[in-house]
Amino acid sequence: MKSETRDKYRDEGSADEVKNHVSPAVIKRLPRYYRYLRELLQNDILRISSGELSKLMHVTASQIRQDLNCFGGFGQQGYGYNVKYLYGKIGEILGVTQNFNAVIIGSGNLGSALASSPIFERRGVKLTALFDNSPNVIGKNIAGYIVKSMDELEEYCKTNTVNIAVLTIPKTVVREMADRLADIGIKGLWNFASTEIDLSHKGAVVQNVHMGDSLMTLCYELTK
Amino acid sequence: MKSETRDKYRDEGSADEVKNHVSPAVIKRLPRYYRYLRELLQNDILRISSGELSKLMHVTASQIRQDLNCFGGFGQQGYGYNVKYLYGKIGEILGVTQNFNAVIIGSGNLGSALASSPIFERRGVKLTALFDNSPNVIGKNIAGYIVKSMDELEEYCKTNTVNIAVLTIPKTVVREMADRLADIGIKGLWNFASTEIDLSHKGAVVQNVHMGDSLMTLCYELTK
DNA sequence: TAGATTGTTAATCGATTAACAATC
DNA sequence: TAGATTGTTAATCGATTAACAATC
Repeated sequence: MKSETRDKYRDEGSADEVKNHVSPAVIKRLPRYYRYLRELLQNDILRISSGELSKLMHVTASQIRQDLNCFGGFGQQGYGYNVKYLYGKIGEILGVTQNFNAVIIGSGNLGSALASSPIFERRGVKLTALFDNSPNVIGKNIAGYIVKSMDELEEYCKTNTVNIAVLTIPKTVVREMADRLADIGIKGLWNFASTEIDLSHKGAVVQNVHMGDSLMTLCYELTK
Repeated sequence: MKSETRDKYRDEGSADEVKNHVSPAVIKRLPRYYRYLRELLQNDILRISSGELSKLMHVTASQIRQDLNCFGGFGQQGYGYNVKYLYGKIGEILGVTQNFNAVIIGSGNLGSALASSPIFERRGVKLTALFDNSPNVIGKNIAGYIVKSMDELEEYCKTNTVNIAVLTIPKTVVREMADRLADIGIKGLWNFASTEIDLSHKGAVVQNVHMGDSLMTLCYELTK
């Protein structure tokens, strides 16, 4: 019964209560909310209603309220949502406050681009090292990091906490490297090669980026 | 009635008949099929059943058959699917045979990475030019292309067909550039800046890549 | 208090899966 | 012909939207 449940929440300060299981569809949308909320903050907008946000993001207000409620009552009737608070909460849910450490495996153009960008910092991830196996690249300074040899990988990971490995290496070597990294004990892989990796049997999670799929979708839309 | 419909298809050689409207969920999966089929071809596997493919891709056989049937009968009862034929057909649907031309706007690390990769060629897209507005970069040779000045953009697009512009420029200037490109008449934008672009009012389609969202999803999964 | 807007239920819509007849 | 596997329907499941009572 509804009121029963609400009362239970209220009893203990509410707002932090989270549904046992949040659907993947909702999770997938959280980073987008996070982006829009940051933009609002940057424009000094401190308060927003689901209706206003829905116009901005081109989704229904109903969906926004439904989504945010999976994690407890972030809003306030008659007022809307506090942007700063909501931004912080979504960040928490997404792990921004976890202070994860990342290393880049493969310091070519793509690896360099990522190392030079604010993409990690903005999400609470700390980039700590770059690796490569080409003698032309090892020792080079990229975005303030001295590129290490892949031979140092195991030792580095033993003496430093590494939560995430970013794979910007050719697809021909990506599976082998993924296994090596999982064996070292790295639990998160961010893979930019077009070959899909699955390491669930080794207890690691992987995000495959697949830029090519995005290009093909664009071509499909152009064809129509 | 079912048999009526089939008979109509059969009358005219079948296989090319396409449902009036194919759901976005199906379209989104096509590039993934395309990748797996290419891999199969490279391993000289010329024939596959929905059951075998389902094991490979970790989806249900039912979904595969359902998806492929949106575009007509690609398979054969008792046999399965001809990999080469299917690969070609999906490529057609996705516009690989359209010979689209692309230019890269912003020749930094990310632009260079894309220019050096087989990502365009593999999908039937021809990269024809790179642009930048930094004097340090203009005139440089990147992956065989001499980087042009952004000042030449309008003239270049007048004398050359450009279907797709790849935006690898900072987010601060991406909206302005997107408008400029749409005004030139470019109909497809592939945007790597974390700012979303919408150009539907100017009749252009956009794919926003959002690598950061992928990183956040990874962090979320690591948190659990 | 009156107005606004959330939280939450119920209804709708769409997507996935199961099952099997058609057919190669 | 017998076996295999698709094409396709119907059933299930999940996600989105609409509506409104609760409440700030």
